Amino acid sequence: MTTKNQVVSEFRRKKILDAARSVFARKGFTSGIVDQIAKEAGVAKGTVYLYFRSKAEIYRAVLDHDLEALKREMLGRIAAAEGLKDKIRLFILTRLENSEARREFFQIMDTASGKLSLTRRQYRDWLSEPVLKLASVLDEAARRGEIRALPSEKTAWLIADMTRGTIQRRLLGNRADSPSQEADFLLDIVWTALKP
Amino acid sequence: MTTKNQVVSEFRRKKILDAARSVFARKGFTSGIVDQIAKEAGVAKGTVYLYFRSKAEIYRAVLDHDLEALKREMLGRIAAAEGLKDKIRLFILTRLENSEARREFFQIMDTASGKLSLTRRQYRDWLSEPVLKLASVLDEAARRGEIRALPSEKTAWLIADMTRGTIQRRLLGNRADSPSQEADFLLDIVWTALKP
Amino acid sequence: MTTKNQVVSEFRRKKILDAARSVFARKGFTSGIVDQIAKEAGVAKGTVYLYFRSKAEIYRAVLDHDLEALKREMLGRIAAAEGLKDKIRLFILTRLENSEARREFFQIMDTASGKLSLTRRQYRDWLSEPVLKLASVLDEAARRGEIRALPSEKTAWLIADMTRGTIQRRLLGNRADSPSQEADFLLDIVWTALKP
Amino acid sequence: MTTKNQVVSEFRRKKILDAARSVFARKGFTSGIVDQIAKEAGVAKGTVYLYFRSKAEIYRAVLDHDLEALKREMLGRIAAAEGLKDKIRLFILTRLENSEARREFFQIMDTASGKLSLTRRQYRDWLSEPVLKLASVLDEAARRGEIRALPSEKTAWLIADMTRGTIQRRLLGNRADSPSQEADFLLDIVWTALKP
DNA sequence: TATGAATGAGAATTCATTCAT
DNA sequence: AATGAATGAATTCTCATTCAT
Repeated sequence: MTTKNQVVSEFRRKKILDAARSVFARKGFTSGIVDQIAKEAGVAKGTVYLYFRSKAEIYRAVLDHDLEALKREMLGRIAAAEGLKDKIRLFILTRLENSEARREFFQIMDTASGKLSLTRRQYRDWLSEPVLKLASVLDEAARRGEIRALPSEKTAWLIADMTRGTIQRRLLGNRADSPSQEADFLLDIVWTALKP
Repeated sequence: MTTKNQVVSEFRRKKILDAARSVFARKGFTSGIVDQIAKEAGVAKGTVYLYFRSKAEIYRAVLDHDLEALKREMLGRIAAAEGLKDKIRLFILTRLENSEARREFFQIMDTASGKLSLTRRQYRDWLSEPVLKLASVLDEAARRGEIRALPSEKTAWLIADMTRGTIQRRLLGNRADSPSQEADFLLDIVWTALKP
Repeated sequence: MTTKNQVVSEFRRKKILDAARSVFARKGFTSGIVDQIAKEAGVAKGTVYLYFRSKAEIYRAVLDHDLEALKREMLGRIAAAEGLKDKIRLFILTRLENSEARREFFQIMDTASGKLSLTRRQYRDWLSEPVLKLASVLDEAARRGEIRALPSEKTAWLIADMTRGTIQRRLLGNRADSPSQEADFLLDIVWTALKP
Repeated sequence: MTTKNQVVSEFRRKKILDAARSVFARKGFTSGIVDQIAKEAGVAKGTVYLYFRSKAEIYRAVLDHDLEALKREMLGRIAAAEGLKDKIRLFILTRLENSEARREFFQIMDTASGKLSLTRRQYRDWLSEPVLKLASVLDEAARRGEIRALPSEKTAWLIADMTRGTIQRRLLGNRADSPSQEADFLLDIVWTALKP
């Protein structure tokens, strides 16, 4: 019973989050939105407040959930990859592919609100785990002489920056190449820059 | 007389814009802002509407003005610089320095609302002129064999991306190095990646 | 349940309309009125906007409702009356009595704003059905030789004009006679004018 | 000198009143109008306040001026006319003709504001002098046995009511007949009603 | 006297959140 | 738990009036 209720509850929570992601992607964190989220989730407005304390909490929950998923995936794929070059490639490619599959979420990232100025920082914070992981990979490689010595954290962030810029250009319509081609191009640049 | 009035008028307009930039940077585009702008500009609310038709128009005016100024400066410094390497360096450095001096403006760019979602695109549009200029410089250099052949526009955007990321990290507090040092680091990466 | 809610809803709507009628009558369409309506209806300002989309819509709803009611009553009583003389008398008397019972509504008619200048025309439009009905009654009577031949529509409007003028004078305080006496006086004038 | 100034002053005052009449006729006493009046009068907004203490005062001045003129004309023509029938005819005709020539003014009367609820009453007050004059004419005629005995004031008001209604219908577009024809029709009705 | 820029008290409307059912 | 009607603080914008020049 409790279990069944929990299932229903979890199901409804997910429905609200999905609706919220879609609405936030379209409208940003602006006003007149809770109504919309409720409608798209197929529940009453009051119900939304049974699952989340406030609009801001919904917003955070969307980001948390999606960033968490993205992070997990990136870390997993980097760990699985063999060799530095491939790890970098997957760091880049995972986000690029993700941005295709979850365009809505990336659009949210791109219209981050001022009221919740956590966001940009939050984003960095969440991203920082994979980036730091990448940095440590770079460090090791440098120690092995596989690449030249560079401030690894800075370098890792720059790779993240280029990836993000590329994603944004793609969201704005610039989608001539496939994610994989884009990743290869980025990798070429990065790899050349890192070579000893 | 007319001249004097014009001076006063221009002065007040600037005051409002300055206040607006500051307030937008702090609060984003949402919430009770017009009141605040008026107060910080030291004029009555009605006066604001004497100079701008709406809140959105103020916002646009701030962006237009600042982006225009930045663009002009970048183009000027790139043109003045001698040699490819220096041109790239100034492309990067101009933005970095600007982001220090006009931190508020860059914070606006970073808190752009969804309602005026022109912003992100607008931003790209404005930036695209300097970026394309940089791309053409790269093209020429490649033709001269000074650097290797690469899709110049993409490459130029990547340089812009890294610059932006660096700026954002600095805005979030990461300011261990000076703008000039940051620029040198970026230039090192870029230059290594471009060498024939 | 639904039924009960509907009842409550209808009740509240009526309360708002009643308050609105009263406020409009006192203040016209201009100035801080929504606040007032909400207060007098005993609901919050937001609630008013739950039932009506805008101030203008409230205004229209009041007029529509009251004009419709008045029209229905006039047509009913005219139809029920036996003989031309009595029909005319009731055409006049219904409005006179109504203007006593619903003084507020008639005051609205009298303070109609320029912004909603539909009003005067609207008023005519609504009134025109009973007037035209009266005109057709006059036509028949003329055909039967009961009264002399006259442009019936014009004549009917004149009867309406005198009634309106009388009502207005009464609203301004001239209430020496009873509605019934006023109607009799008007009827005397009209009837004398119509006799063959 | 003083004289010249007075002339200029009077001239400007008239210009403002003319502009005001035109604007009020179009928009009623609603808001956003002082600017308009100033512009149409060809003076600065501040100047308007040199000649009139407030918007309401302008409004009253327009009405006063025009009603005064109308009254004078009516009284003059009634006095000049020979015989009761002609006096009544001119009472009616003067207003009808006036409403053609000064349509703007009559349109103002028709969009009377609620804020200045003086208006309707004011209108009655001003009109009352000619109406009372007409009433006294009716009284004399009744004493002479020329018409039957009736409450003369009431009767005179009814004549005014019918005239007003006719004017309004004409303002709303119903202008099949000439003012003179309309007056004749009204006179026919009235005269028949009054005959001994 | 004339100007028109400046003022600021309102006005209508929206929407996140609460709460009775 | 779920609903959705009710709330009212907050927000943008208007415009009659004032005042320095």
